[in-house]
Amino acid sequence: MSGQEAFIEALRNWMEESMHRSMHAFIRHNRKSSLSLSQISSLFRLYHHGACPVNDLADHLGITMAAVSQLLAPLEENGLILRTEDRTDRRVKRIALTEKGTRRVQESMLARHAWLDDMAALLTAEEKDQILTAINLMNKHAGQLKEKLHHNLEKPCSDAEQADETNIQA
Amino acid sequence: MSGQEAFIEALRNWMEESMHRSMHAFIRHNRKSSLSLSQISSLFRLYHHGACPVNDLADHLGITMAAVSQLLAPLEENGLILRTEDRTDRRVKRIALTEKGTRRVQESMLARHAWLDDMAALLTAEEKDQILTAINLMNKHAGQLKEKLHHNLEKPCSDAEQADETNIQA
DNA sequence: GTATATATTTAAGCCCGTTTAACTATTAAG
DNA sequence: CTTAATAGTTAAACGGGCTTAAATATATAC
Repeated sequence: MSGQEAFIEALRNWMEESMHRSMHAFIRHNRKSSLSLSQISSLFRLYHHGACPVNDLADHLGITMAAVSQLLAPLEENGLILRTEDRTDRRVKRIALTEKGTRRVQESMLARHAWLDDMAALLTAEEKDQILTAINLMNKHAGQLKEKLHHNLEKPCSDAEQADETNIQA
Repeated sequence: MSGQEAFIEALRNWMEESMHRSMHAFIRHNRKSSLSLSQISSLFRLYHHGACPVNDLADHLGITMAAVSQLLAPLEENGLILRTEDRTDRRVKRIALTEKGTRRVQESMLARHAWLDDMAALLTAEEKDQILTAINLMNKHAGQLKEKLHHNLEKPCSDAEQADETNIQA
């Protein structure tokens, strides 16, 4: 196995392990929160990408605008989001997280990643330093990736297309 | 901010960023696969923890055994899982992934982590080395964490409890 | 043996997220 | 001004995932 493959494999293993841990907390957390998966996803989308029109959320989730409009209603009632008019085009409504909504997202993130604290407790200071620099490197490059994808907007949701053949009735 | 906090914060940032990317691919992948979230979760559970009775899956997902029994039916029809009798206790059925089911899980993992390849392409060989050792460290300690949790089975699903107050009607 | 408990399945019914279709409001095009 | 297109909301209907309840089969206790 080349160094290339060893690297990407170790990275994948780590991602899968951490995804699995976080997803377990995530799913059980969801079940108690009375928020649907699409509602949670919308909140996270708004958190990571900032305010956007209903249109964008629908595209992102792969559902109709009507569905998004409906799932936003209870979020607005509970003060998690705000629907404000766009001044340049009064047809569109900018959906934005409120402070309360932001807090809710952050709480959810903490719950999902609680196990990281347990792992951190197992590490020596030296190991933490080593990991910290590596993490900072990855964070930096992940940020570059974001900008890059922002440039070529021509291929939205390419990740969805390549998964077509995984349909069960095949 | 102490080194401790800087470390755990960088780790959290990285986890959140990567979770967000992977989840997007995951949700859209799901929507096309005609598999429910619980079905996907069951397949992943079987992949990570090996064959287990219906009982375990129900506990893990937080739903009834009846629900699990029903969601397993189409998975069995499509040859993704196998229901075999436990020889020591013939009441229980051991649910196991088939080879096809294993492949399906691995494909799903690849789709979720496709963006890692894009990031890896941005890294120099030196950076990869540095990250690789850090990742290996974390993989090692995450494994220790798994054994540790296996020892004190007395607190199953503690991650679910601590998220109670995030209920929306509060 | 009888009786109770456990593991699973089946069927009926409910709830909720989504789609479709109809409607309003605003912008762009002719 | 009229027409067509876009952004969003609302209401009705559909479908699927889950629960409850009942049934089967096996194991344990007395």
